[in-house]
Amino acid sequence: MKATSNKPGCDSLEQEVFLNLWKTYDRLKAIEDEVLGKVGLSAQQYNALRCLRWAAPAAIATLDLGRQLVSRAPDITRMLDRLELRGLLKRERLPSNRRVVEVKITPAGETLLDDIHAGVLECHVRQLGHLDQKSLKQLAKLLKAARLPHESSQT
Amino acid sequence: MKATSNKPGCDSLEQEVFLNLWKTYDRLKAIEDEVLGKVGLSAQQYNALRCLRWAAPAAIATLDLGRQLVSRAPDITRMLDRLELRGLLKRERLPSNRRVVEVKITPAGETLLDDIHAGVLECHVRQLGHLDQKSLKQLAKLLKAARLPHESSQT
DNA sequence: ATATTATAGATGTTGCGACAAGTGTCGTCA
DNA sequence: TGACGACACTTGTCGCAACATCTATAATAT
Repeated sequence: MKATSNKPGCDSLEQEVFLNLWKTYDRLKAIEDEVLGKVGLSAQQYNALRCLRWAAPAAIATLDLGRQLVSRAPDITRMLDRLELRGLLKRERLPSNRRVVEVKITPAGETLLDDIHAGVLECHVRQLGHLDQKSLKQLAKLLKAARLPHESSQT
Repeated sequence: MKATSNKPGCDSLEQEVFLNLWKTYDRLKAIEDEVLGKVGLSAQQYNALRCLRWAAPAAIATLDLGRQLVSRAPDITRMLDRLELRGLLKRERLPSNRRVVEVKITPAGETLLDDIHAGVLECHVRQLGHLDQKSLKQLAKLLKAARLPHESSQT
């Protein structure tokens, strides 16, 4: 219950940092959404396709993929449904263990990623290109430190 | 197109920072959602109620409130509908300009904020309390710098 | 004075995300 | 070998958010 000069409307330094985190994420996300929106992908969907591409030519079990995503995905089944419907990935039940469904990116999915790759890179520069390398590295470091106690498997 | 030792799966330092921002926001948001979920509020709704409370006893026009929120709110009408339905705020059309609807928090809304105030503060400490003051301040500074070019009115 | 444009917000529709409950499959142990 | 629990999704349902469109009101131009 310290009352040390916080920003107006903020009750603590921690709260101020969280609100800044939220706001900055929101603004930067809007820029990425604009780019991905052109091809009808959400950030989460793009993220999933990227995970699949890294893994290719191997396939990934559905729940493993969910664990690799940046954001938690309790409804990953339906997200994969939509991507499969568009032919960007394919799913197959493992014969050896029919409970598991393995997911793999298709050539069409890879093509889509190729198509927007340059745009996404350019978008990240628009988002954060105004910060120098040192600031970027420090920001990444602090962000990792901030979430460190809150994840089971540290990145 | 620099190829300077980026994290595996990242194409640029800027991308790595953005993914860290996303992931950290996601983890920390989950903690806040848990607290606010107990009283059936979303972070955005809580944020709106707080804005209204700062402004009280004055009322705020709907769109002005939208501009004050941390996250953009294109569908603010319906968010206010839900809060009004719960009796947490009230709306009134200005007689002087019948286009404008002014929003004000109700005593019930203030009571609800009071009820969860301690829990929210404690939640922010759980989120970020493991960082020292210096790190917190630097993180806030870097986050502000990151979004600076992306907002019309700087905070 | 009337027509035009801008403003403020309400509404229709759509689709995604979250939680809960259900289904099929596998391992295990009596 | 047959019952039970664990696992890996899948499906039902609901609420919220985003986009476009529509209505009412006000300001401005003609």
